Amino acid sequence: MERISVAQARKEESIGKEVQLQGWVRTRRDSKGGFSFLELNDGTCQGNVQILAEATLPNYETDVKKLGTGASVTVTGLVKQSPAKGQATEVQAKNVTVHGWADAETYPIQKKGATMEFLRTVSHLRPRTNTFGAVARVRNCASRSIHDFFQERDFLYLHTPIITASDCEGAGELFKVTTFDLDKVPRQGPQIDFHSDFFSKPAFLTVSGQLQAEIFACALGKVYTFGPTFRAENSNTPRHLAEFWMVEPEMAFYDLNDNMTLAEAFIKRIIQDALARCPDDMKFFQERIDKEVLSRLEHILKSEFLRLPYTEAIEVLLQSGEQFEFPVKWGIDLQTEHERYLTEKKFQRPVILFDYPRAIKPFYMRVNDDGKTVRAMDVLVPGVGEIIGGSQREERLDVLEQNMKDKGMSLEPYQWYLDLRRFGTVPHSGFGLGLERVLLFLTGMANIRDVIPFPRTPGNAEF
RNA sequence: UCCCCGAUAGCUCAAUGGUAGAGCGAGCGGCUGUUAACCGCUAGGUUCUAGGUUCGAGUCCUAGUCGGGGAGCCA
Repeated sequence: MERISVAQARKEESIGKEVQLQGWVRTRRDSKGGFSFLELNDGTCQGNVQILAEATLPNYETDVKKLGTGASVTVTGLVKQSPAKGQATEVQAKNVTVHGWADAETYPIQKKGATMEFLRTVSHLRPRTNTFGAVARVRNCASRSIHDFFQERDFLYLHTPIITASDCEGAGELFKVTTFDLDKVPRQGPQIDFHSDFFSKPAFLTVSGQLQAEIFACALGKVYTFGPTFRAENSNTPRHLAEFWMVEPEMAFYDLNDNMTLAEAFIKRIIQDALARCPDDMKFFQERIDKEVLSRLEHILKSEFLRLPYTEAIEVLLQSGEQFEFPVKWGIDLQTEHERYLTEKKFQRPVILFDYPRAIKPFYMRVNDDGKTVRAMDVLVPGVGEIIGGSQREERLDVLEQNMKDKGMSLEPYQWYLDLRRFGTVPHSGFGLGLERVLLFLTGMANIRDVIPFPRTPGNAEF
């Protein structure tokens, strides 16, 4: 007796095999002809396998006829060609063993559709739905693509720390990490006495592994990080999480153009793999979540990403004839409405904006010869907006130090970072990509809270 | 954090300031190689919380909580 998955049982090559299947019942349909149909799902694929359970089963009346949505079972039987439409195969049950019942009066996941908002309140049960099963599989697929893409290009997978002591990396508000009893925080005068805290200094959850990735890129060439990232911003939008997963490649001897080429190939690879490896899930998203998702992804695959300098983007916006809520002027940070116009209306394909004004970008970005702009890039995609932010890093010690001083930073905590420029400095580049942002455009899901198993947002850390 | 909208049965939603309803789901019965099955019946409610106005509040007012849309911050 072979134990197989629902995914295998649905394939025609399984016909004729005696098998064992284990999973959860999605629905039961009874026939007065003396049998019932069970739809069994085990999470291995979008589809269910239809189980034919006849009244001759010894526990037909006592068990089978009481099975409902959510019950867990082991079924043994013969895989046959299905005589009816809707599936290639079905399993004629020889034995049905019930492991756990799911009381239909109280089990929240019933056959009828529920809203995403409701399912979010039952995050421990929502993976049992079609939608969240598909999201979980596509998320897994994207994670695998990320590793495959970089590993095939000889990048080194680098584990950067979750806890960090540098408090001004310039990427948003940080969560504090402490072992202090918050009712009795030690003080020296008005100041908190961090010497007695666990790390002897203020510590935080990381907002980026970039600076540490630079250390390894400047020794081993090409590296990438892929891990959780934390932002304590009070952001209440469908595109922000307090805890999310970020991919950050960092490459020695890459200039900004190399960086852009890599970013474009990277995004296209993730899309290709999702379409190739999760065709049923992608079809489900197309039919039930977002009618445009497949055509949008195929369009991105076919398109060459437009590379547009910030200064030219400003010109395009000024000459667009559009009425923007926020007036356009060289030097401003582009607003969502401006980005949407460029990528969705004007060019209708992904746009890589680069060479941003120096004043609106962080200290570590490489200053251009004009002295006014830096080698920053943002990748904008239609529908989702910014999914990648990156730059060529400033490798010249004197320019970097001046940058930091101009931004009012203290150089002392960054001596290790400056050492990378003091000793054997190299031009290098990198970017950050938010996994959940990618999943938004990959699946067509509308809210980022529904593409991560357990979302953490302001006021919510349930489960 | 700011602006706008919402919260009523397990779920999705109705209900001029005057007796809280429907569809779906669930239970029971019927029918059928069924497949978002179909037909009939039944049960199901502290109308988000706390105050207030009123003879009377699901409905009006105030505050709060949670959710949605938009904006900012960004990935």
